[in-house]
Amino acid sequence: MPRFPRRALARAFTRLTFFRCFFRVFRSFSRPRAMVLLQDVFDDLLVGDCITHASEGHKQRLMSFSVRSRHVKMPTARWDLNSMAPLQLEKAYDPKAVETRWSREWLARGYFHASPEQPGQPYCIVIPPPNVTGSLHVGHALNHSLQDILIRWRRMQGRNTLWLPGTDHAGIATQNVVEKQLMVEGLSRESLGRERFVERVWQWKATSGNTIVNQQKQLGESCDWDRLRFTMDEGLSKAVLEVFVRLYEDGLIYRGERLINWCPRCLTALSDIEVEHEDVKGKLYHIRYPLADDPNSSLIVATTRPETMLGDTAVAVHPDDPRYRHLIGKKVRLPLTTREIPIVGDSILVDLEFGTGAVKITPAHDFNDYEAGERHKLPRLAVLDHIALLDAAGMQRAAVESSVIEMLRGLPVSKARPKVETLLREQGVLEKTEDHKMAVGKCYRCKTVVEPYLSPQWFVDIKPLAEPAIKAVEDGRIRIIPEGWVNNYLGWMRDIKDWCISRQIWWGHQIPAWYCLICNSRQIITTDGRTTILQNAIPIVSKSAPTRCPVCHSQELIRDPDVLDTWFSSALWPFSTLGWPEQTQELKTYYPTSVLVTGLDILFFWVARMIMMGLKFMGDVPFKDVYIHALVRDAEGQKMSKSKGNVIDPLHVMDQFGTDALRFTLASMASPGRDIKLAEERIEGYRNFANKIWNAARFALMYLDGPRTALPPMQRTFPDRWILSRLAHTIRAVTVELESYRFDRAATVLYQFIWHEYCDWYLELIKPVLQTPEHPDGAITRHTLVETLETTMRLMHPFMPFITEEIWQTIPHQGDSIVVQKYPASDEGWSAPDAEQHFALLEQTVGLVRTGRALLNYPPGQQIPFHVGHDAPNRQNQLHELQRHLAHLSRGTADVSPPRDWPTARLLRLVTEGLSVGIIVAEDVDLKKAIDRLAKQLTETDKELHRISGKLKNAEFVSKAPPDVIVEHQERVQTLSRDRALLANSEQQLRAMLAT
RNA sequence: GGGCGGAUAGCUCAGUUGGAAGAGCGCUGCCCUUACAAGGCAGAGGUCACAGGUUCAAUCCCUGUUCCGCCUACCA
Repeated sequence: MPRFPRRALARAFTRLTFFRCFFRVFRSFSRPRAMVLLQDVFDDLLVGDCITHASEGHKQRLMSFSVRSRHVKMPTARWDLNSMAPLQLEKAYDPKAVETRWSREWLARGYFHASPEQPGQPYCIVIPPPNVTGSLHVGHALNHSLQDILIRWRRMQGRNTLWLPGTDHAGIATQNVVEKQLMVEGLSRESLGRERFVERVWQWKATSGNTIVNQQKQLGESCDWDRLRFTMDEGLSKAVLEVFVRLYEDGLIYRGERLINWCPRCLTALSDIEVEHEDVKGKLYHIRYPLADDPNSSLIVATTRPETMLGDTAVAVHPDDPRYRHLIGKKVRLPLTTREIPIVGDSILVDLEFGTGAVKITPAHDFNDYEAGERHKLPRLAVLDHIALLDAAGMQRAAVESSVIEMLRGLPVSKARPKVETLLREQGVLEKTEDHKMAVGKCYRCKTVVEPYLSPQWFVDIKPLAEPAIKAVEDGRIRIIPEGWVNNYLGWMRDIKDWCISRQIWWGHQIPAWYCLICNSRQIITTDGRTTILQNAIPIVSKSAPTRCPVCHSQELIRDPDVLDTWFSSALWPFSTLGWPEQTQELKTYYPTSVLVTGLDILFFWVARMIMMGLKFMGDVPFKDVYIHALVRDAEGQKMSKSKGNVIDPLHVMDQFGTDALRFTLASMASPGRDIKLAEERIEGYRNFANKIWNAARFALMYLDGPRTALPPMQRTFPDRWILSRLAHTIRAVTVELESYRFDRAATVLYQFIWHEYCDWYLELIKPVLQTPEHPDGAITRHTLVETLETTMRLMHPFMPFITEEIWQTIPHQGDSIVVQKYPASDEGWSAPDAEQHFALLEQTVGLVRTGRALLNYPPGQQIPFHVGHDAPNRQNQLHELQRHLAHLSRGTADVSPPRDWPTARLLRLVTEGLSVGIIVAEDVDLKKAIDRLAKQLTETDKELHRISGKLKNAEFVSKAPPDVIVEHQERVQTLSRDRALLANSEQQLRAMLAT
């Protein structure tokens, strides 16, 4: 390409771009500033091609500007025409600066600090404590946003509000994290020793523990941070001791050897609900057990875990099974061992229909077998050790053949199973294998396969605690919202099993039990450095360490090494955080708390246990409402997980779109009983909403100069009366929805009001008044503008705290901060049904004119003359009253007159529900669109007429339907028929025009 | 195996004491309109999963079916 044309082209393009750019900037600046810039610009242009002054980056920006500004979303920037660099954003809301400033300011002013002395009915929420070393994920963001909405709302309503924050110590999870760190350093918790290890965890807590708290503050959470609690704080630990000792003294805590869920990686017991079940493909092995007294006969058992057969201590058949009934009491020879085991009859364990009808019993490795073993007084032989490896000593005790022991010792289950399969096949006792679907339990923390493991543990006898907790929900002292979960809760509670509360880890509340080494010499065994305290050891349970044994007075005591399940301390959260066991003022004021907001996943882990403990130790429910919200999933409905890489980081989102946008998104999607599929586009949409609010406020500020006069609503202008009426309606709706925890509906109502009533219509309606200096209605309108905007900001504040504070501060207001203002209450004096009726007509008319304008391809800016008229005389009068607004909003000149008086030539008539609009058709207009539209409406009208008149012709309908429904149908037929006639007429005229 | 929930516009979801189907996003057309292009205006788009039943009338109530989630459970 020759050199010259290329440069000339570039120059021309640059100038074009430049002027566009300039035009925008000019508009956004004040006049004097713009004039200076104007001068600079022309200077630049005179000197030469402006692009020669720009860097490469600026050039690109300039080039893209002209293209993108039309089609592509981009931030609206102000441009400094001297440097060609973008200036600060101002036309658009910039959340970052605002959020940082206000979250700091609110804390500094102590607005969130609660005190029992404060007036007002108490309203208290305790936060579900997140893991102290964790970080904020989007589930927290949802959970906390909803709580903050409730708290800010109630605070503004004048309640004595306490939102109590805190974290829990997350025993297993936190210990795992620190152990991993140690591993990197080549250390282990054993090499460090208990004391130094625990110290290490505290250090880790000190460095990482503030992360989540700071993130919460960033979300704008209005917690009373002065009352931040941690489950291992001194006070809370005291509560744990108190509860443990009292439950023990009441006989509700016991120690015993049971089969428990054991994580062979975490090396600790887990409670039933800490085990996640997962379906896996497995095999069902059919194994032949020969009868001891008749080796030619045999019994075939089916199992999914053949390696555990080494620990079998019986075979069960159904006592009613004719196939095997006669064998009960006889013995079988257990393959691969030298043992013989009995055949027992058990109707609970055995299902006649399943497998072979004969079941092997391995009491040390299966929960059902354990119970069957109890029933038949069978020995328990464990063949797996604590890390789930085949245990040589155990196998010896189980009389496994020594060659087999040698082959299997020290192998994990996964490797031992095929070996056992081979051995059984070699011996000819493996009858067959078949594919089988089964569920395996996995550790909820590390996903390792959990083994049923026989060991001495501490348990809570849960039934006596569960009963009152069931009753509290049944009789409504606790409401669960949505109600659908009530049955879930009750079902689980009625079938609850004793709670294993001991964990074989070091991080947590160590169990306050000691053992006398003298009295328990036979019960305390140390092998390979592992001390085992057998189930018959007698504990001394005490809040403080005993100095000597109360029986033998020995001073040789050791403390139980186990710690308590983290949920044991979390269960006390609603009262331990308020000072219990001390009878503090806080406890008296704020207990029971008002509501607990949580996800379904911890209904049993936590909520149920809080209810039980609250009732037991406080004699009252811990909260009146339990609001259960949805789980947050990704846009495809997948559960978010780090491994899938589909995690939405709330902090990233907040950074990108603003905290208010995220909060509003989550609130608007919190529909009951449905999971939230979160997509970034939604958040972006609400970012736009925030910007809309911002600009509405900018608009108001532009026109607030001048006097403002307060008048009673009745004496204000039509737009004012209408918006006040709508605002009153919105206030009522938001309040009602919040009272029933319908955050989604409250959010929708607010969105609808602010965008589609306040911005789309009200601000447009009052523009002529505001933009006319010395307008007679100016002072009243300005007053209403401020009044409604200020009220709306308060109404909105719990949902979008930052932007509402920022705006509220800039508009006329009274008070220091919106945080502590009164929440709007619905004012009946604001309701104006007549104004709303007028508005409906206005909206319908303007809509019709705009449709006509679009049909005739008149550009939005072009002023057009049009006629409006209505069948009903009172409506016709209303149109007269609205004439000014009609003209303004339709951008034209409005002639209000009966349609029969309108010109018949060159007029597009649109009709709906008795309302007619006529628009002058210019000479060169393409009428096709308009005709199509009329034809379509005619078809639809005919269809509807046919349908309704059909109903009216139906004798049964007329005789049985309520009279008002019939009248309504008749009226509709009349209106539609009239519309139809006018439409047909209009279409004809247009077609005639087309023909000429 | 048991229980619960869901199926409504291209997508995400509201809604209905049973009596003319709604929003947001996306899409199409016009428009840089003195708050906002992160915008305005106007549109297109739905057999309310399927099959029966109750009713003058069903997207809504009842029954069954299919599909999808979740919870729960010891079928070895």
